[in-house]
Amino acid sequence: MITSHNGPQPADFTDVRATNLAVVLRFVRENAPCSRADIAATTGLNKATVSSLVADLIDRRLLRETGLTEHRVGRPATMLVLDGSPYAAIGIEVNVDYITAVAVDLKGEELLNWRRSFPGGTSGAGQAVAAMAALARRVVSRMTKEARQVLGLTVAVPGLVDVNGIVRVAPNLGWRDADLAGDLTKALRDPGFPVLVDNDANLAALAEHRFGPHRNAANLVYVTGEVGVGAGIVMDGRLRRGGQGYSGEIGHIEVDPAGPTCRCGRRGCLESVAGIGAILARTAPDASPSELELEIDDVVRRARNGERDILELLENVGRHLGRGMAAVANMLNPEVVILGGYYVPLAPWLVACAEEELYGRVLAPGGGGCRLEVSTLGYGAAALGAAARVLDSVDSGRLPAQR
Amino acid sequence: MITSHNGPQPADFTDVRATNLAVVLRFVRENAPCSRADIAATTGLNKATVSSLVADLIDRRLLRETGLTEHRVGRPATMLVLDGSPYAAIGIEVNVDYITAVAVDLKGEELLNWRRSFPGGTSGAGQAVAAMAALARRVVSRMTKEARQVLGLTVAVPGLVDVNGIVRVAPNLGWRDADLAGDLTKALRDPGFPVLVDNDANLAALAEHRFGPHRNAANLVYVTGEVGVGAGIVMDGRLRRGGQGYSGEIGHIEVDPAGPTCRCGRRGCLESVAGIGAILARTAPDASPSELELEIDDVVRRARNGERDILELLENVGRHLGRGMAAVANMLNPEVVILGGYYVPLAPWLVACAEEELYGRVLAPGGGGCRLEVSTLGYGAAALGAAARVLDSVDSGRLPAQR
DNA sequence: TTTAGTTAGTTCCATAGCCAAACAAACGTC
DNA sequence: GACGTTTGTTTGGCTATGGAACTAACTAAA
Repeated sequence: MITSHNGPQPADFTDVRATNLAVVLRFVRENAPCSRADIAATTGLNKATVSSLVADLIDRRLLRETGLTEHRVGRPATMLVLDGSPYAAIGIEVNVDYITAVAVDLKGEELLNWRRSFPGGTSGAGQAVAAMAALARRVVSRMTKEARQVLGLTVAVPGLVDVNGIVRVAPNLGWRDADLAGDLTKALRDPGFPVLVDNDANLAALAEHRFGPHRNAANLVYVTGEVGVGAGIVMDGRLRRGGQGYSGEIGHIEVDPAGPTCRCGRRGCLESVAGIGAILARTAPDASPSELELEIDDVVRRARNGERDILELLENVGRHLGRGMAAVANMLNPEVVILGGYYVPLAPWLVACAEEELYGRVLAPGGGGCRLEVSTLGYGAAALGAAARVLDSVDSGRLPAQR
Repeated sequence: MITSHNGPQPADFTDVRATNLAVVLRFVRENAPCSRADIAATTGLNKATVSSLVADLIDRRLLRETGLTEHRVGRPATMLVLDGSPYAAIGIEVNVDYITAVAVDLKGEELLNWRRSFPGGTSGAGQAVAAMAALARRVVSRMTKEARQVLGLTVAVPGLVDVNGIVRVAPNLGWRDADLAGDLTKALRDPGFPVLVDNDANLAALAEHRFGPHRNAANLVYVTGEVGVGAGIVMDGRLRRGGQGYSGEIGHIEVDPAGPTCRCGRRGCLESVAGIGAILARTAPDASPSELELEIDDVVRRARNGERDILELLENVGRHLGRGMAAVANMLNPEVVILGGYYVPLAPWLVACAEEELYGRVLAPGGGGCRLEVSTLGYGAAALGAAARVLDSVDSGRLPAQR
C-alpha cells in the first residue's frame, strides 16, 4: 500500500518507479551480495521488472555486478552489490570545542573522519559557518579528487532545530535563530548538492536506525549523553520530529523534585541529575568543555578501581536515568532505547540500575519489549547520522541523475 | 513522493490507483461540494484522470453528484459530495459499567448513538463478548434495514492492546490476554466486515484528528481523563502505537514522588495525583464506577459555588496535570494536547494552572507551539474514533467492492 | 558424451492507468 | 447570435508492471 504521510498527494508512474527503485536499492543494501532472482523472489516484484530496475540502478552507478556466482545446480547468478565508489554523503557534527566531518559511501563505509578543534562556545554562528564551510570545502575537494559525486551535506547541531532547518537555540554554542543551512549554502557558493541541518540526537538516532545493531527496529529512541540530554525518536521506521521539530527534549523532564537546580532554572531535571554534568559536578567541578573526555576517563578509572563514592554516584545517576527512560518507554513503547555519548564508557556501572528502574516502572507487560542498550557507534554517531540523512533521501527515491 | 512507512514495499499500478482514489475521496470530504475541475486544479491530477477516478468512486457509491451548479461564466460544474447513504462504520466503546455504540456514515455524520449499561467490571471477557456481539448485531441489523453496507467494526478498550488487537491488560475490566477481535468475529459468525480492537485513547485521538477542531494538526496528543490517564499519539498524520502497541501510557509517569501511593504500587504517578481518582478520593471516596459522572457533576457544582477546598484541589490537580503534559510536550512536540473525558467539565478550573506549568516547563521557544485544549467531542470520543478507524481504512485506499 | 533437470535473466506482449490535447457541452456577455 | 469561458469527455501516446515464453548456463546422471 502506498501511503504519503503528510496529507494525500497524488501518485503517478514516476512515483511507482521511484518506489520500486528504492525497494531494490534497500534490498541490495541489506542483502548484498544478491542476485536479481533473489530480489524478485523476496520483494514480489516480477523478474522482468527487477531486471529493468537493476539496469536503471547500474546505469546510475548505484549498483554494480560483482560477477561472482554461486556454485550449485542451475545457471549461476550474477551477484549485485552497492557500488561504493562513485558517490559520497557528508555529515558534519558541531560541538562546543570541535567539529567532526565524516564522509560515507552508499554502503555506509566511512571514507574519512576528520576532527578539527573549533572555539564554538566562544565564537558566534557567523564564525562557525566560516569554519564549517572551510572544512566542508576540503572534504568536498577530497571526494572530488576520488572521483566521487557528493550527494549532500547534513549538519548535526546540539540544540533546537526547527523543521525548516533554522537553529532556534543552541545553548552550548550560544546560537539563536541561525539559518545555518542557508548561510552554509551561501558560503559554499552553489554547491550542487542539498545542505540540511538537524538536531544531533535526531541524527544519531538515524545512524542507529541505519547502521546500528538494532537497525531492524522500526521504533527506537537514541539518548545523547553529553552535558545536555536529548533524544532522537524513530517511530514506524522514520524519524519523528513533532510539529515544529522539537521532539525528544527529554533533558528537562522532572525526575527528582528534590534534586539540584538545573541550568534551566528548575529543580530535578533529568539532565541535572543524570546528565554528564551531574557526574562531573561531583568529580571535577571546574572542568572546561574540552576536558570532558579526559574527566570521564578518570571517572571510569576510579570506578574500575572500585572507589566507593564513585560507584554510589554512578548508581544514583543510573537510577535517575532509568526513571527518565521509563517515562520514555511508557510514552513511546520503543523496541529499544540506545544510550549514547558519555553514557557509553560509563555503561557498565549505569545500565543495571537503570534497567531495574525502567522495568519496575514500565506498565506494559515485559516492559513492552523495550530493551536498554548501549550505542556501539562511538562519539561520531551524530556525524554518521548526518551522512545517513543524505543517504535516506536517496533511499526514498531521490536518485542522482543518470550519467 | 510515495513513501511506505513500514519497510519498503513494492508498488504497482493498483497502488497508484488506490492512492489517487484516496486523494480524491479525501479532497471531496474536506472540500465538498466541489467539481471535478476543482479537484484537478488543486490536486494537480489531470482532468481526465479525475473524471475516471470520480466515475469509479460514483460506481462504488462513495461519491454522488448533487446536480447543483454554480452561477457564473462558463459551463456550470456538476458538484460532488460524499454519498452518505449506502455505508456505515461502527464503533463500540467498552467501559466499566456501560457500552457505547455509534455508527457514522462516510461523512462522519452520526447515524446512531446507543448506550447500554453493562457489568463489565464484574463479568469476564467472555460475557463481555456476548454483550458486545448482541449490541453489534442490533446495530448491524439497523444499518441493514437502512440499506447500508457495514464497512467495519472497531472496539475501543481501556487498556493495553497489542498491535495484533489482543487485549493484554484491561485493569478496570479485569481482562488479561483476551483475543477480543477474534472472539467477536466468531460470535458474529462471518460478519463480512473487518473487526478491529484498539486502545480507547488511541481511538479518541483518531476521532480528534478526523473530526475535531484541530483536525489539521498532523501532530496531536489526546489525553483521557477517566480513572486511568492514557494518551493517544498522532505524529506526522498517523496514529503511532510504538513497537508493541503500548505507546501513550502516560498515567504512570512520576510527577510527585511525595504523592500518594498509586494502584500500580509506586508513588506520585500522574494518574494518582491528576487522575479523576485523585479528585474523587477527596470528595467521594466510596463512589462506585457507575456514580462517577454524578460525582463529577457535584464537584463542578461545588467549584461553581466557589468552595475553597474544591478550588484548591482542582488547582493542585491542574498543576500536576500541567507537569505531565510538559513531559509529553517536551518529548513529542505536538501542535496541540487535547484533554478529554472528565477533564472536559473540570477544564475551567484546570486549564489555567496546567498551562502555567506547561509553558514554564517546555524547553522549546513559545512552548514549541503546543496548545492545551479541551475536547469538544464529548464522552463518546473513543467510540467515534473507533468508527473513524474504519473510515481510515477506506481513506487509505481499501475501498468497498464495486456493486 | 549426451540428456535431463534446474535456476537465472531477457524478450515480447498485453494491460493498466497516467497525461496532454483536442473536442463537445453549456453557460454568460456583448 | 457570435464569442469567450469553463467543464468534462474522448482519443491517443507513453510508461511501467506482470506473465509467459525463451535463451543461457550450469549440475547430475545415464
